[in-house]
Amino acid sequence: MHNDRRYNEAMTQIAPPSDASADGPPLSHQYLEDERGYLYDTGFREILVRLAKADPETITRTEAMRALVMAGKHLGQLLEEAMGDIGIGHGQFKALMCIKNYGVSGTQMHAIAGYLNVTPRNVTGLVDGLEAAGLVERVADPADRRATIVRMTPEGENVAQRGRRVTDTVIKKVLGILSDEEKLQLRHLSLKLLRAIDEESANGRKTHA
Amino acid sequence: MHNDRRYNEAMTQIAPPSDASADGPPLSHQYLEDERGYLYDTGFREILVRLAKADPETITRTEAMRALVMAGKHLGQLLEEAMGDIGIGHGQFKALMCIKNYGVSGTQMHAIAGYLNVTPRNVTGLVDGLEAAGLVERVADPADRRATIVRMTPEGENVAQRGRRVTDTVIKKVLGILSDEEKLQLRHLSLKLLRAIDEESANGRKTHA
DNA sequence: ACTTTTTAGTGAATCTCTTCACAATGTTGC
DNA sequence: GCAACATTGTGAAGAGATTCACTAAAAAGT
Repeated sequence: MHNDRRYNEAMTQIAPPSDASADGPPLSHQYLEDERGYLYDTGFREILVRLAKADPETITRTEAMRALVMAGKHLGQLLEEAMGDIGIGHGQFKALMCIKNYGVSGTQMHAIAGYLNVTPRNVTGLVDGLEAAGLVERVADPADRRATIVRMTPEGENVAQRGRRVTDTVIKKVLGILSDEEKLQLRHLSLKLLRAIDEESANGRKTHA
Repeated sequence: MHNDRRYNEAMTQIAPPSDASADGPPLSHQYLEDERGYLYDTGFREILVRLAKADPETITRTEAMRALVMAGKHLGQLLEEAMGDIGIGHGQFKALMCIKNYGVSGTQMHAIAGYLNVTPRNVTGLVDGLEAAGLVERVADPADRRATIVRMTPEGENVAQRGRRVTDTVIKKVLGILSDEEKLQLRHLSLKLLRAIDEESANGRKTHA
């Protein structure tokens, strides 16, 4: 099969059978193109093929998964790092943008948790930080005495805008290497997956309980 | 279908009412298709368009970024959760597979850190856990008295195999909704981005120091 | 050979986010 | 009206990863 060819190409390129017979070669993350021009990670394929003895289909989906998770992680780190100048974390920035959406009337904490897909407890911490920095304020909800309304302050507006600028700079620099069509594809595929993950996750929780 | 109206509005008229402090609608994560059939997130676009008053290009790249990061995060959580049955974390599993690659002679800790793209300190913790569970063992490196060699135990082999099975089950279920071509595209785009991120990250660190 | 610099691993502290437990309040069903 | 249940927010504890500081040892420079 042609898949074997791709595999063998990879193997011959990265695995000079120099040292240690049963032991694998040092792992690295070199990105090569397969015969169709798609990038793949040599080190990860090494593991999949030689250790896991994965079949081509498993290889493809595992590599796709791995690439996605890695890219997401690194991009997240980059964004976090970029927020360093502003003085709040990326999570707090996202919360801030979410709160900003609700304008002067603010919103309840759990709405933020729902939108950000984080636990309510996390929002407590996020808002703690934002409030301490004077970017948002907590007010009692007159309609529900359990609830707390969170609302932006003018200083919060200010920081939100600065946050947008720095994140946009980073995103522009990184995502700029993709064509418009590629960006749309990436968004599409990621969301398609996200939808499937959420369903799978919900099912798993349902069968578990 | 005709929820495209909202999208078109967004793209053509960038700033509808000029005050961002007006209250927005509740945010949710509904996934609709644009006129080209690409999924997008209604709640996130709402924020981009109404609050950030982003232009179409900014919208596209920010949405792509956001979708990627979210998908990566959720997929990571799913994998983490799946490892629950095995008794080790997903990070530990990855370390285990990495260690497995080096066979009977094992490898130094920092090699694991390099491959996993985590800090050396993190590997210490990972290996602590794996060692406590009897899946790997630390031995002194005869060639370098600073270094520690980590090597799999038979029990580690066992757990690694079980780990592969459960992760593969999850990945298969989730990634299975994508066609083969889509998986390759996703891998390609993610890796392309990853490469750019690493460069960007390296540059930032260089100019910072 | 001796000083300087780099590298390997880890303790301590920190950060983000999670789960669990809980009190206060709202909602539902009888 | 009231008991049972669900929801809102938070304290406490913890998992995973990070940075910083430090020791021991190797490499490099002189």
